[in-house]
Formats: sequence, structure tokens, C-alpha cells
Amino acid sequence: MSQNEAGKPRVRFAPSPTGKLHLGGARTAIFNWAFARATGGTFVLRIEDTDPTRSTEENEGIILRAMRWLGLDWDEGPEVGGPYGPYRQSERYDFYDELIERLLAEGKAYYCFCSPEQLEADRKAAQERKDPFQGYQRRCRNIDPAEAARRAASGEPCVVRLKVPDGRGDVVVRDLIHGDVVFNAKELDDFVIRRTDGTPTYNFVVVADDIAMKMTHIIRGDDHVSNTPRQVLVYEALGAPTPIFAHVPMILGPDGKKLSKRHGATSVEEWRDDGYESEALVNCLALLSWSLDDKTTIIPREVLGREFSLERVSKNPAVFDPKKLLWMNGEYLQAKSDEEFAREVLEPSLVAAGLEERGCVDARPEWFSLLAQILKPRTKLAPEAAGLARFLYGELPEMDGKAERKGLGNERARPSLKAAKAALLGLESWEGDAIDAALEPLPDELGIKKRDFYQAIRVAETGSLASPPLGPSLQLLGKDRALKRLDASLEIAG
RNA sequence: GGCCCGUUCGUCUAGAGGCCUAGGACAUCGCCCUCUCAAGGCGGAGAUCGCCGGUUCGAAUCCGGCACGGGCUACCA
Repeated sequence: MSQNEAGKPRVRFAPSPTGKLHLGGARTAIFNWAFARATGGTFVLRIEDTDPTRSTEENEGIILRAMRWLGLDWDEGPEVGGPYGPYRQSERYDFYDELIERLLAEGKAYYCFCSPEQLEADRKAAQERKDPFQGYQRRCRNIDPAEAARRAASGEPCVVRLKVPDGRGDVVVRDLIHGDVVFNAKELDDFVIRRTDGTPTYNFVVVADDIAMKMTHIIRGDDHVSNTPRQVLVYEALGAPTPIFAHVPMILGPDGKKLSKRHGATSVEEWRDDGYESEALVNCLALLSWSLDDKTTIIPREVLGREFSLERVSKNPAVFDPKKLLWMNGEYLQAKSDEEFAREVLEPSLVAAGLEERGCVDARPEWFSLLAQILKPRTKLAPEAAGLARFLYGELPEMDGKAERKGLGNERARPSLKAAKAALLGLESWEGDAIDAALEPLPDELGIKKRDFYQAIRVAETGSLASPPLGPSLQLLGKDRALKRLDASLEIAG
């Protein structure tokens, strides 16, 4: 097996730039990255852009951005270079051509002049006579090479097929997750490696590149297992050692079908744009078909990059659960310090909602620190923060109709508000604890249930039946506004 | 059709012959805390380990068959 200078693994993530990074692809990328980091190996990013219709520079940018956001840094690849570039397949056509010519010359591949119609007819016929083998019938396999070359040179449309060696018995795929998977070479087609238009096919280029880039382990989705024996044949034809494979199970939607658009957000940029923490997404995705041990669920990227092992990847496909992601996102938010929470969650959210300007945290660090304290345990997703903090903005709160009725539309409201106003008016220290202390004896004095008393105050101050604790909330509001809000509600209270 | 893969609570998983009367997490339910909403703490319910046979003193774990699901079988990647 080929290895890098240090004898360490070399792995790659090889997406085709189709416009977004799917969760399945992201998870494959995560496993490759984590494996490389955990083993001290090399993580290569290669762009498989042999399909010119979908592959644009813009789409490639999307992938690179998503990878960076996920925190999956690559050692070799676009923009960072490396000793085995270029790392874009569209820039390697000459290389592939050279290899194909070599296989042709060595008799390991041959020209095929069959038309699509011919192929289709053959397939139908095989079906009709119930032939278990419905692949290519090898019509052109025995054309004299010299003559075939002449016809090809003369411009006759043709493809190049890889010749499955006669007598090649079982093809064994060594797979770290599935164990040895055995295929009978007789089931394998002489498959196309170069199309009529001269472009090489995926099953060929992927191997050509993996050899050239000295990959030691191929970690990819389960949907590739059936193609692997074909690729093994390419390794052999090219005279290269076969790498070790690790086919990871697919990710499914809630209905058990392969994850796709109709399951909702399936690309990492959608989750990013919804405000999820990249580390939470990585953690959640890593836990699909992989586990650290029997109980750990919170696994920061850094730990993943230290502890990941292919031995602990399971064989079962996994259903992606957005609820778990949301919970995990909350866990990562809780783990932030108040300052981080203020800067990374509060400020962006409030700015996006038009409630604050950039730089607000720097301008009022203490205020934001308090806000972070009370909002952190209530925030599962960054953008929610603005909604929770909205009541702090504007002179008077946006009054919720139902809250107004329940909180202010009864005979307890008025005395509660008046008493609160009186108690707060004379307060010297406008600080959460002091505010709480001032309000605390009032319900008893008034003979009103705590619940009713605080509900009236809460609605008056926040316009809502649910809010963070009143003490710190009023502190954040400031004395003037807090009193003004009580006054305003006294006007409408029964 | 052929070939390949997979099958443990609703979901993610632990489990590599006795530690399993199957453990953890999410979701769910209840209780506690409490001025609301969260957070937190405690607890409950939830899996005849796809089915049927076999091996064994003993099987979720090993073997075989079946069922179901998925993948591949392209001049897509």
C-alpha cells in the first residue's frame, strides 16, 4: 500500500460541485477529515468536476465555503495546492488521456464501436432470453487492435472500454467497515472508461486520481460499493496497489428513504443560514453511523479529530433527526461564555433584526453580559435571541392581545401595577436583585397571588405572558422605561 | 432479472457467546424547582434484538434460509 512520507494515511473528500454540499457528503467529508486528523494523516480535497454542465466555479466556491464553515481544513486541494495537483479533475484531462492510451497500447482496454441502439437491443435480447447477465455483450472485445485503432483514428465514433481480464476470478474488496466483500468478475462489464466525446468516466478518473494522489484509504458512501470491484480492476490494469476501502452507510430521511430535497433542508448551507452552529452540525452528523463510546454525545470537533476511528463506524444507514440537531445546537450555545454568547449570538441576531448596530456589544459590554446570562438558557438557535430580547427595545412593548387580556384585564392588575410603581420609584439601586427584593413583599401586602401579581407586571413590562426573569429584565430596561411601561399599562388596566 | 449491502426502543446508538431481567442520548410523559418561559434535578413509559431454523450448557452476539429495506447494474458522479 502506498503511503505518504511518514507512512501515514492519505485520504480525500471528492465532491462534485453540484451547487451545494449535501448532508451525506458533509458526513463523508467529516469522517475523512477526522480520520486524517486522528491518525496524523493527510486530508485532500479534490473537485470532481468532469460534468461540465453542473460544474461551475461558483458551485465550487459553495463547496469550499461550506467545508470551511464546517471547520474541515484540508491539507491539499484547491486554494492550498499540494504536491499532487492539480486538484480539479477538469484540469487533469491530459493525464487521464495518457493513462487510457497506455491501457490501449497494453491491450488492457479496447475501442468499442457499438452504437447506443445496438447496446439497447442487446440488453433487451438478454432480458428476453432471461440471461442473468444483462450488461455489455463484448461485441468489440476481439476486434484486431490495429484495425480498431485505424477506425478510431479515422473518426469513427467509439468509446474505450476496460477489458476485464479472462479468468479473473473473484474480486475481493477489502473494506474496513463491511469486511471483505466478494464479487465474481464474470458479473462485471467491460465498462466504458472514455466516452465518445473523449471525456473519461467517473469510475476511471476516480481511480486514476486516487493512485496519482497516493490515497491509502477510500472513505465514501455505501452507494459506491457495487462500483468498487470495477475500480479495483482499474487499479490492477494501471498496475497500482489497491487501497483499503471504508464504505460508510447512507443518511436517510425520516421516512427511511435516501435523504433528498423533499425531506426539507438537506444541504449544510441551509442549516448554516438557519443559524445553526457548525460544530453542532458536525457533531450531529458524526454521530450518524458512528459513536465514540456507549454514552458520549457531545463531541466537539477537536475531540472528533483526536478520537475518531473507522472501527467504530456501524453498518446501518441512519435517519437524520433535526430535533436532535436543535437540542445539540442548544448545548453548544450553553457552552459559550457570556461574552462569546453576546458577540457570536446576540449581536448578529439583534443586528439582523434591526434592533442593534454592529459594535453594540463593545459599546455596552455590561448590559450585554447580563442579557447573555438570562437569554443563554432560553436560546436553542441563535436567531431566536432577537425575538426573546425584542421586549427590551422601544419605549413601550408590543402588546400581545391575549397577554393584555389575561394580565391586565382583571381587578388584580391595577393595584399590582400601582404597588410595583410605588416600590420601584424610590429604589436607589436599579439592579436585578434589588428590583426583585422590592417587588417580593408586595403580593402578600396586597393579598394577591404571586402568580397574578407578577403576571400583571410581566405583561406591562414585556407585553407578553412569558419572559426572562423580571429582576434582570427590568434592570436591562432601565428605570425610566420600566416605570413608563407601568404607567402605560395603568391606563389600560381594568 | 442479476449482483452487493443492511435489519437492537419513534430516532441516533452501546453491544464482538454468559457482565443483557439489553445500557446511553434525542423526542415523549410525570414530579421537583419556580412569578411566567426556559434551563436544571429526579423518575416513567418505550426494543418479544426482522422472522424461522441450527450450533452451544448458554445467542442480540456464530451458521443457514426467508422476509423486508436499500444500493449498483449508464457513454451520471
